[in-house]
Amino acid sequence: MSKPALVRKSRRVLNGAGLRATSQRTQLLELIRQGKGHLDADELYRRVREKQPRLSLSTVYRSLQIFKKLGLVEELHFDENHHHYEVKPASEHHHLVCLGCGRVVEFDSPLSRYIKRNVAEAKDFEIIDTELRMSGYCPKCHQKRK
Amino acid sequence: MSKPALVRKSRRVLNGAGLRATSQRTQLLELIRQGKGHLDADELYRRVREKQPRLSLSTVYRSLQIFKKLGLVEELHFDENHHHYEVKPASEHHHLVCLGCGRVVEFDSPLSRYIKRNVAEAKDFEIIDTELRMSGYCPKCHQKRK
DNA sequence: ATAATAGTTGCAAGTAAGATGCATTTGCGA
DNA sequence: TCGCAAATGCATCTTACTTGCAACTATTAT
Repeated sequence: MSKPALVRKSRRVLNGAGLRATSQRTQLLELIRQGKGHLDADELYRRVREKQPRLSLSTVYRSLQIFKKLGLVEELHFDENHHHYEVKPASEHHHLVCLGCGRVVEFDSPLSRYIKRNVAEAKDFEIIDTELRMSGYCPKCHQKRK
Repeated sequence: MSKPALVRKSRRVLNGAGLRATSQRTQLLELIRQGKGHLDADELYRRVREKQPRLSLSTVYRSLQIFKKLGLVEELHFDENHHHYEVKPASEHHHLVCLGCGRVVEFDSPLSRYIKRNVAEAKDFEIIDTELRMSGYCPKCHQKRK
């Protein structure tokens, strides 16, 4: 999605929910979209502040909660004690994290959709969200460990 | 695994790593094993304290780190900002969490092993750990939401 | 069995991520 | 362009977890 299209879309979604499309929210959303690296709250804070120095961290946290609730972004739980965010991807995908260098690789597997269907049926759950994370060592870090 | 076997095993693993099998560690491990409910640090603290009132929270956290590092327990990241723990299961399994009542159901799917193999091969990673979590609404909470 | 020693504990204090109350500001519908 | 509810920034608080250190204790060597 192009930048203005994304902005229009977020405005529409926010207004539709009785919320305002403020410059803070728009910039945050825009940054999460571009930010290939699965950003965390603090990173977002520092980056948006370059353009908007009065931004507060509370606004970042509050906005992320809202985005999450509206389904605009996804909250990722890597093996750390804070969260990372990405825009809700059109196609479901998962994450492979290197325990050595922290690099995150995205991957997709059609099998995950089968699992979802099977589990939903077997347990009679309405499944809203799936998070599949694998961790290990990338080729480079794998070498170093020897 | 029976209780004394578990105790023996943990003693062996701990001593093998040059660590001590203290009463605190033994009790914590025992509790994690029995605790069907995927306990968090605070819950463990409160429960072990019933038998050992001088136990401190730091010991709980320190022990959990150690257990995790030694591969005795698994750290689970549900959609919350603290962690849950379970003894490392012989058979790999995953978690289905109800967003309504918080109930956690375990499930297994042989497909997850295929995914692991595929991803390891495709990305040339050495995969150490897999965490698959789905969330949604259990039959009961599904009803209530209508 | 006992002592030496090195790992471990409890306590107190510290840190980091995130939440909240409130006065001020601002987007947006009328 | 006006009015007001929603949102922001700031300060403060809470929660989850970590760390330094003196006292304690499980292990090992004797």
